[in-house]
Amino acid sequence: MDSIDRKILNRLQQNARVSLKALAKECYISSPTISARMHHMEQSGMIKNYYTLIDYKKAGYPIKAFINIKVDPVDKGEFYKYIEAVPNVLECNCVSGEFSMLIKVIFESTELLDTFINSLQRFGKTNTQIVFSTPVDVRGMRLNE
Amino acid sequence: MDSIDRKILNRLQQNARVSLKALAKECYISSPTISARMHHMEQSGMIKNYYTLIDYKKAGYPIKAFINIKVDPVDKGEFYKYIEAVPNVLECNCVSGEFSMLIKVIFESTELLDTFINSLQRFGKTNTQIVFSTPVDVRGMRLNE
DNA sequence: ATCTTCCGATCAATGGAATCCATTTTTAAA
DNA sequence: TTTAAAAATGGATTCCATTGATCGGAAGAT
Repeated sequence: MDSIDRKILNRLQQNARVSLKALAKECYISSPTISARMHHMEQSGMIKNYYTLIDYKKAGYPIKAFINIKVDPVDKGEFYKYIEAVPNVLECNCVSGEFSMLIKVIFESTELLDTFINSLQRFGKTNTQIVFSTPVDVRGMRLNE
Repeated sequence: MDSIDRKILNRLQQNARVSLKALAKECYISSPTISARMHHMEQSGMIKNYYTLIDYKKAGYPIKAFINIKVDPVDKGEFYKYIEAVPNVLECNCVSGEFSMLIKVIFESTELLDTFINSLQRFGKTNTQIVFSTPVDVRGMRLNE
């Protein structure tokens, strides 16, 4: 992880489909070197994924919410297995505080969200925050080069 | 938005750097058509961004947290302007419930997180949830083709 | 200090992929 | 059914990524 790697990562966070040639020009090194460095970072796990952010509202999923849920530590294994298999779950974190889990979900309607929340009750008490707007949408963080 | 567009979006959500040729083969249409469809979806805003998910822990930002904050509606404009300019903010949503905002952040240390939370106090009361682990990391949702 | 080895970079060439454009097909509307 | 508009195709061209050979520099051993 040197300055050039950070520069590559910054560019890729802005646009994952940028060409090797463009990266090469911006970093003042050859494109085979860019390719090799990217492979290294993929192998090492520094680069987790190249992912496309789509407009879920336009795609028919206008309801976004964060669900807090208090899961008994004993049930965590089962809970993880369940939550991982639900396609509507965009992210799930184990967090500190009164509720142990924070889940980000999208749904076609509030009714379907409600149904999902009901199905979660078997794991523990929930508290749901519906998203009204997103002033800062999913983005990366610029690393110091 | 037809079946082919959804197929393209599903593939791009899995891997944003997939080639036009590979997409063409999987969708049984020519690569110029794939290119045209992608441009349409970029123009229409259906595709928001191609973005690279990196391992922030490995990159020196091991502290991830969700900050709830109760912002007075009057101060929202100012708050949005501020929060948008903080690089450590990976996402910010306006939500229902006792706290009006939910902010996802990463930091180098708990001390720096603390400093940031202190700087937020001028906007309102906060409640922070530190992330212990992430059973489901940022991902897309498969659309029905 | 010198030699050796290894890692990483570059260059040039080749193979492959993306774009462009003319043509054809399909779709939707009159 | 006819026509206009939109979208898909195929082939040609241009552009890009990958490969393999070579060079240079840094680290370690003698």
